[in-house]
Amino acid sequence: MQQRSEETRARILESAVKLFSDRGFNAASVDDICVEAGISKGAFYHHFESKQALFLALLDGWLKTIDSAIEASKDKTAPETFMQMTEAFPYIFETAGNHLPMFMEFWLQASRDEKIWQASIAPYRRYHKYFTSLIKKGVDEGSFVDVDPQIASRLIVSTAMGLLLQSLLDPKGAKWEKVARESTTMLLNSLIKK
Amino acid sequence: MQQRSEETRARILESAVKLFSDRGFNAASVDDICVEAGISKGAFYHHFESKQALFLALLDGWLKTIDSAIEASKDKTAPETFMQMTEAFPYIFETAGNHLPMFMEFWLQASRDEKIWQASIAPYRRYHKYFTSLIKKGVDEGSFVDVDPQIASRLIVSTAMGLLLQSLLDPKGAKWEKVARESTTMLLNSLIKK
DNA sequence: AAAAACATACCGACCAGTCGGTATTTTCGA
DNA sequence: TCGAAAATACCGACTGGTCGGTATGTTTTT
Repeated sequence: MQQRSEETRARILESAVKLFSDRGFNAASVDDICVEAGISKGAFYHHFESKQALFLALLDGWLKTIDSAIEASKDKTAPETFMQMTEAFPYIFETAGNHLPMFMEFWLQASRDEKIWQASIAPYRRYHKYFTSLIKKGVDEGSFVDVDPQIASRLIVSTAMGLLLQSLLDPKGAKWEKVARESTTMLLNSLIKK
Repeated sequence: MQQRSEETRARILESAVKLFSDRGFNAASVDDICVEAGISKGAFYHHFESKQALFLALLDGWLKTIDSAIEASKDKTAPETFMQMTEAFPYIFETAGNHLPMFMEFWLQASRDEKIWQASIAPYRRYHKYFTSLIKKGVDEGSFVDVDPQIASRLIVSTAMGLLLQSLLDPKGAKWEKVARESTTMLLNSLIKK
């Protein structure tokens, strides 16, 4: 059976998330990850070609959760989807909040590492397209005012990312969950046709 | 005279910006910086206590330029200031664009490194206060609609940061300068009282 | 017995920071 | 104003340690 093998792999992934989040990609050594996972270096390199490959595996898993979230909100209307996203904010700020530094690492690595960039840019563009079409649908349905969907999409994604960034720098500087919710409301108010 | 000394220091700073931007804080070694600056390691450690100290010096310089920019727009009205910021976007995306990865590094380091966090959090909060008061002024003057200045401030800063982040990941994915300008316009339109 | 999973010792590269010494600039007394 | 001492700026070899990755051997599963 490969049960033990899968468990080991899962433990490596889990430990990597924890250590990358806490210390960053560079500062978290392979040895650290092995100790945290309670396995040997041999086991690590049996499961992953390199440290970067582990990174990519993590990225892959993350992108898949986003995909399934999008899939889940497939046949709702545009305003409905946005509302749903607003309601998801507490969850995002609680859980993803701890992993934020790691996502930042992803971002940085992607901007400098060709392979990682290749792996992330396609999903990123796909999400942008999805968002854009969502807004376009809203405009066509008449529930949104007449905005450029491309621009509005960037604007909304920017807001989400910027809020997360700010919350990363100054977690206790504001009630971020509340700020996020009200910001979304403000944005929606300027989008929704009265 | 300390002319030579100052020149050396300036060259170190300059080289550090270049290398930190290109490769990141960790990947850019002190040796690399010394070679780039055309000086020896001894000279480096004569001018800076540590690599981190150099990082802080860079941060300091950056914050000072922001301060002077704020100072310059002291006695303008709120909408005027925002318009001015919009006009500054091309410049920001052109020049700061190359240094963006480094600013990300600042951010990440700040979230993990107590000293760097201490150095950045005060200015960050100061800027937030400035922004908030600027919006409050606009509301009181009657040129802005009645929004929570705190929230609006976070929202605007988020947008700027998020756009920069997106442009970092996918520089050729959009005409970012245009997106930035139109996003600002959209935000302003929802802020300005008609 | 064969193959997959895991362990351990080890390697070479790299890196932040040090240290003893040298070159250049500044200070100051004669 | 000149020259020597003091201070500052700079040099580059070296150190102690870390890290990603490998080689080789052992255990566990099939």
